[in-house]
Amino acid sequence: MKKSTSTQDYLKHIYELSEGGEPASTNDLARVLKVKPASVTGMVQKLANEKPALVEYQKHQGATLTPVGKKAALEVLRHHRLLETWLVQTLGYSWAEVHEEAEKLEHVISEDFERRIAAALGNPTRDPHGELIPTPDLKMPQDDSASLSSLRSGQSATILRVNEDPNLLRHLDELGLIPGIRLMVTGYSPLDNNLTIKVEKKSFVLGLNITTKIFVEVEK
Amino acid sequence: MKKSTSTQDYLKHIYELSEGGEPASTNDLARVLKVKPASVTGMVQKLANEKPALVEYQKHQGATLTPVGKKAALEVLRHHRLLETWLVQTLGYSWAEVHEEAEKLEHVISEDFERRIAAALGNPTRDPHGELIPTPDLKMPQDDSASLSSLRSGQSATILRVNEDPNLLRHLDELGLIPGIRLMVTGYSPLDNNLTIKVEKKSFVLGLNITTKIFVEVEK
DNA sequence: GTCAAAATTTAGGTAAGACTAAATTATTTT
DNA sequence: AAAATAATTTAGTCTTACCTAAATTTTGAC
Ligand SMILES: [Mn+2]
Ligand SMILES: [Mn+2]
Ligand SMILES: [Mn+2]
Ligand SMILES: [Mn+2]
Repeated sequence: MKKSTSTQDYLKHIYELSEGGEPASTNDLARVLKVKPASVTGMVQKLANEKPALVEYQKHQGATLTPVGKKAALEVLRHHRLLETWLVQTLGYSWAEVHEEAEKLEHVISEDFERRIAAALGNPTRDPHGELIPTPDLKMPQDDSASLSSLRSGQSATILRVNEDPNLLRHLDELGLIPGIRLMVTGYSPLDNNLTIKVEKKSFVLGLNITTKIFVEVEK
Repeated sequence: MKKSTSTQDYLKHIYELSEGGEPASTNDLARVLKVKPASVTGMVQKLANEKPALVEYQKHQGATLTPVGKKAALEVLRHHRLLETWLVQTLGYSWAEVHEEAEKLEHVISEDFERRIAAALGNPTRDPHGELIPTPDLKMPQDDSASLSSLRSGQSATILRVNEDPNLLRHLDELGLIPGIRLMVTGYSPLDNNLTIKVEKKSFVLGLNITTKIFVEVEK
C-alpha cells in the first residue's frame, strides 16, 4: 500500500489543482509535474484503475481524487508543510529556500518522524507561508481567513497567509508583510479599490492585485 | 552525475564490506542489500562500466571501489551519520531507532541541508554509535581509538565506539557502557583475558568477547 | 455549422533495477 | 583427482514511469 514518490506527487498536485472545484486537466498536471501530457494520461489511467481507485477519471475530463486518493494527498501535504515549518524553525532556512528540500523529504519520512516534528513544533496549524497544515487524522482544517481586500478603514488584522507567487513574496518580504504581522487599514479608495494600511509606524497603499492575495484574521 | 538511491546504497555497502582489505563478494552484498545475488552481479557490472568507473570488478573476484566510487560512498556515509546524530540530538530518537530513518533520508538531502545540520551539531566527528563521520571534503578520518581489550589495570579511558551488534548494544546500554562514558580498568586476569572495569561507583567483569568490541580513547 | 487550433489520447519505445531458472565456475570433501 | 556443494553469472522477464510521434477529440473563431 506504500505509494511511490511519483504517485504521491501526482495525488498532491491533483488535490491542489482541483481545490477550486474543477477537475485537474492533463495539461495542467503535466506543467506542474514537469512531465509530458502523454505521460500524465498514462499515469492517471493507472491511478484510476488501482483497487481501491485513487482518482476519478473520464477521458478528456481531467482527474479528481476519490476519498482514498484524497487521504493520500493530504498525507503528503501534511508532510510537506510540517517539513517546511520545521526546516525554517530549526535550521534557519529562509522562507524561500525550503520548498525544494521538503519536496524530496516529504516522500521518505516515517510516521514517527512526522509525529516527532509536529510535537517539537507544538502541533502548528500553518506552515511558514501561512498555508494550512492537514490535521494528524488527515482532514484539511476550515480556512477562517479573509482576503485583505475585503477590509475597510478602521479594521485591524493579522496576516495569516500570502500567495506563493515568488515575485509577490519577495516584494512583500521587503515591505515586512509576512504571516504573523499585525496591520490596520487606514484608508480605502472606492474607485480603484486601493487600501492604505499601516504596519508598525509605516504606511503603504496597496492595489487590488496585491490585497486579494493576502489573507488575514480580522480582529473583532 | 547525481546517483540513484540504489547506486548509493551499493557503493556504501561495498565500502563497508571491503574496509578490511578484501573485495566485497556478490553474496555478501546481496545479503546486506536484501537483493538476490544475480541482481548484484548485474549492478556491479554496470557500476564498473560507468565512465568514470565507480567500482573495480573482476568476475568471481568481488568488487572494490575506485577513487571516484569511494568519494561517492563517503558522501552517503557522511549524510547517514550526520543524520543519525542529528535525529538523536534534536528529535529525541533513541540510539536504536535512528538507523532506518537515516537509511532513507541519506539519499535525498541537499548539500545545503548537510552543511546546516553539521553546523548545528558543531561539526561532530562521530555519530551516536561512535562511528567516525567522513569530513566535509570526504576523507575518512584516522581512527585513533584502541580496543578496550588492550588496556591493563590502572589505565583510564573514555568510550568512543561500540560494535553495532544489536544484542551487544542492548546489553551495554543496560550497563551504561555507551560512548562518552569514562571508565577505569581495575583488574586483569591473564588466563581468560577478563577485565574488571569501574564506571562511576560500579564494577563489572567483562570477557574478551565484549572487550574487543568496545573502542576507547586512553588517557595518557 | 465548419474548420483550425489546442488539448488529449494511443501506440510503441527506453531505462532502471529488480526477479527466476538455468548454466557455469570455484571450492571442499572424499 | 573426482565428485559434491557453494558461489556466481547469464539469459530472459517484469514493473514503473518516463518519452516521442501520430491519431483523435474537443473547443473557439468565424
Ligand atoms: Mn515531492
Ligand atoms: Mn504521515
Ligand atoms: Mn540507504
Ligand atoms: Mn553531501
